Amino acid sequence: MARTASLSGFPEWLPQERLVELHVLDTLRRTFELHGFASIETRAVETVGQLLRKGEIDKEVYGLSRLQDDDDSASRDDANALALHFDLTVPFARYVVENAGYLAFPFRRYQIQKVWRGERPQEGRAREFTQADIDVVGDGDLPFRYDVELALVIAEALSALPIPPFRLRINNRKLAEGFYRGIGLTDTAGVLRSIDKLEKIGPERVAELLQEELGATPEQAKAALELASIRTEDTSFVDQVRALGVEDELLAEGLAELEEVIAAASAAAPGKVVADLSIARGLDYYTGTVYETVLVGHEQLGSICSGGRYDALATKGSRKFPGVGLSIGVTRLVSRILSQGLATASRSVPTAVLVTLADDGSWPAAQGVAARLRSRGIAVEVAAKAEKFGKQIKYADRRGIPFVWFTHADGTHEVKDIRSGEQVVADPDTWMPPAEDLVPQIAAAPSA
RNA sequence: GUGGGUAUAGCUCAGUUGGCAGAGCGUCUGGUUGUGGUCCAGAAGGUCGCGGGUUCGAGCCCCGUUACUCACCCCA
Repeated sequence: MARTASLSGFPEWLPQERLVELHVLDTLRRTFELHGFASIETRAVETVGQLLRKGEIDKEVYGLSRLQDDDDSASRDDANALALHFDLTVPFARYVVENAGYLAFPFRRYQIQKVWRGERPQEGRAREFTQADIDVVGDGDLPFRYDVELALVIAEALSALPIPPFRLRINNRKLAEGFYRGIGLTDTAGVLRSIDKLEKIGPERVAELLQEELGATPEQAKAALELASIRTEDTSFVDQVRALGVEDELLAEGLAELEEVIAAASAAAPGKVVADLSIARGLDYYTGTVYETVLVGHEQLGSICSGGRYDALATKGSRKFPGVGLSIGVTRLVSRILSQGLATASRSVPTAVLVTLADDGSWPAAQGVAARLRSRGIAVEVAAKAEKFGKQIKYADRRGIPFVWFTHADGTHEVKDIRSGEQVVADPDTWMPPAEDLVPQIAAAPSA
């Protein structure tokens, strides 16, 4: 017996909810295109070898197999086995290498697609979800300025959405790695993983973790925490880091990079960007700038947009394609918008006008009226049966259709706004609904 | 993958010591002989997640199982 109930981690929206999601997708697409990003779509599957190339064996990747295959257990070891992509950055890197001869560099693209992760679902965490990525990839080198530009594009895109204020937190891998190396902590990934828990479990527990799991001395733990506690909206973090007295070449390089990003970004998007030296980022292909974004007041939800600089993800022989990009968690955002009622659609259907039937014989004439309205861009449906007008109006009311159209025996027309009850004479060739009723509107709730 | 909680109508949930399966909302019909929402009356809707056990008798107790959910892990 096939399962009919919803599957955990594979969200499906109702029409009214889908309209909110579509609004988010449309807004992102428009913003990305305004900044000259081209759209591409990559296939849903990659080879296992491609996906796990960076050694992320423990990633929860969904494999793909035919039910009829008899050798079903081959996938784990077979690098040519197929699997659903885990994010959009790795497939994009593969796409760039494969099509390098046809692309003009620096290549800027956006990509809005589903991705799959076999994790245990929770609020804001799905197994199938939509990401909206923008990336710029260069041939050989990529000017550092793009690290700034992408942060600004993302800030603009997020600002256009019906969501609470956000904070784009920026850090730099070189800075962190150099610092930890400078104080004698070599397991950078391990340190970052512990530091990443700072907000959740507090500095004392993190200090314990650093000492217990990574063998750090109390002094090293203290220094690591001091770095992680630095958080400024301007470039004053530079002096704070220097005051910690750690000398390292990589640290100096990362510090200079982050200073440049923050200086430019805080000038262009004041209050939305912050240097936050506790930001870690899990994915290990990032090599420089890293970004993470939280909704103010919804920090529990986790990051809703993150990314970074990756200098070595895509290579073709001796040719390198360094990139920088960010990914918006569309599904995570939409699920929060819906569960908190942050925005709602004004109706559940596109229909603006329902043309009623006075009798069943008038259906063809009603279709004619509908066609005249549609020719001017008005979404119209025609009643299927000549039920009592009360029922036909109720049909519109249940769906939020704002207008009901009547054609009288003498050939004249009237249109009724069912919210006000106001009914006026109308001409199918000239009448227009108010602009706000033409298509469903997404209204943001007043921020609490 | 690890640990906790939950599972009864479309939805939210009651269900007493183990004794006839319930409410509100929603849906449908009528009151209303062609203009909805309020109101009134009525109706439909159930394998009590699934399998087993105890018992004269199980929604309730016991065992197992699955799903959902929360936290961990990880991350958008």
